[in-house]
Amino acid sequence: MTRAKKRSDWHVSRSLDIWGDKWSLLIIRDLMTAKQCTYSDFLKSPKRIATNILASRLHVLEENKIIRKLEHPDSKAKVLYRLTRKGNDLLPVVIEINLWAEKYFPIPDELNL
Amino acid sequence: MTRAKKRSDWHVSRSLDIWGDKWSLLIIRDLMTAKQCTYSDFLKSPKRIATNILASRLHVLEENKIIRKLEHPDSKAKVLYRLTRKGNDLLPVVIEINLWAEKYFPIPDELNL
DNA sequence: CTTTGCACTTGCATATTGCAAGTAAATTTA
DNA sequence: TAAATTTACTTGCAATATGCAAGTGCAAAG
Repeated sequence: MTRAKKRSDWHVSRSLDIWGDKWSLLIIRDLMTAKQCTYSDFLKSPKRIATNILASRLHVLEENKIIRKLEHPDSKAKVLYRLTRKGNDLLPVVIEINLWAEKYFPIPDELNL
Repeated sequence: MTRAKKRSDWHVSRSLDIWGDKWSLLIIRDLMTAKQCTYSDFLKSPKRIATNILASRLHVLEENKIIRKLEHPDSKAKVLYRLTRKGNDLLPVVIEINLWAEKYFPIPDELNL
C-alpha cells in the first residue's frame, strides 16, 4: 500500500468517525441552506430524526467544531445552531454528493420536487 | 423550504441510504486506489471490518450497482470486486473529503504516513 | 401565576455492528 | 489422490447505536 493511499485512508476514516453516521451529514446539509436553525427546526425536517439522536449528534458536531451554538436574538429559551468555517468547508462534499445523486437517481415525478 | 433545498435533501438522503453507513465509503475508497480487490484483501485493510459486516455491505453495494463481482483470472475460489461507472463517479466525493480532512486533521508525525 | 413553547433527557424496544467460530467449495501440498 | 490449506462467505450471540414515547426544567406569554 502506498503512502498516498494510507494518508487518504486515514483522512477518510477520520472524517467518517465524526460525521459518517446516518444523520450528521443531513444536519450539516440542513445548516448549509438554512444558515441557522433551532433545535426544533431540525426536528421539523422531512427526514424525521429522533430527538435524542439529534441531541447526541449536535453534541458530537459541536465538540468537533463543525457547528456552534449561538444565542437567539428573540429569546433565551431558543438556541441557534450554525456551521463554523470548518463545517462550511464541507460544502464541496455535499455538492459532489448532490451531483452524483442527480446523475443516478432521477426524482420520480410524483414527488413533485 | 425551497424546491432546490428539497431536491438536495432528497438527493443527499438517497445517497446516504446506500453508502452512508460506517463502512461503505471506506470499501469504495479502497477500490478506488486498488482498482480491484478480493474479499480477503478488504479484510486486510488497516481499519478492520468484521467479516459479516463486509459481506453485507458488499451485497448492498452490489445491489445498488456501485460495485460488481468478476471472476478471478487465477482461480475459481477467488472473486474480484470492482467499482462500476456509478461507483467510480463517487471519486469527486472522496476527493473532497480528503481535501477537507487534509485541511483540518494534520497527520501526527508518529503515524509516519 | 398558570399555561405554552423550547431544548433537551430518560427508559426501554428494536436494529445494527462486532466478535468468534464454523462451513463449503476450490486449490495446494504431501 | 487424500489431507491440509485457502477463499469467500454464514451463523450465533454479545455489545452498541438508533428509534419511540414520555417526561423535565427553564423562559416567555397570557
